[in-house]
Amino acid sequence: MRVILEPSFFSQPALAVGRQLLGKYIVRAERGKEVALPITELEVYDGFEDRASHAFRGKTPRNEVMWSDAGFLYVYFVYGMHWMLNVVVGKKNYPAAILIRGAGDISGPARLTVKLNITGAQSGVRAIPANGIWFEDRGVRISRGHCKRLPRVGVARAGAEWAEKPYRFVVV
DNA sequence: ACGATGATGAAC
DNA sequence: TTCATCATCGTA
Repeated sequence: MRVILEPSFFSQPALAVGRQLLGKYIVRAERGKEVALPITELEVYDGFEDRASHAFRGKTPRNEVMWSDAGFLYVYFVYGMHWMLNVVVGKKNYPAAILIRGAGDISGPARLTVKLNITGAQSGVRAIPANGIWFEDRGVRISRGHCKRLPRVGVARAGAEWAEKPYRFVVV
């Protein structure tokens, strides 16, 4: 079973997408080679009220893709050396995105972008096969007991209320 | 525990 | 134009 995830999947409410995206595959195709990894860890950033989200400070050249259509990629550079891969979710003009933190045996968002050769060149791009990167349902089902919800990483400055929300989803 | 390493956004 | 910060990682 290989079903490509469409905008109708990503345009659901952000937390619903987060829960369902665990176990889905991220697929990267370049130069005839295909890498497909099941998503094991992610974080949801949900709306302009989320103080941990880049969208909280308003639309800027870097984050404006968060306001665009569900299924687009938001890739940004941080700490002077790391690329972070997000997929835009929710309704158009509602800024929400999901940070992919781990897939397959890769643990950590920066390592994942190195493995999949993803950089700012992919920011603002639709996640579709024609662009060499997309998401698939391959029939993996993550049961309730194998899904753990935890606080997000590295967002303490957002304040306790938002830093403590269980917006990180992990396959255990 | 800390340095790498540079873009970003807010303040001046 | 300066400055602190940053959705991290490798080395110690």
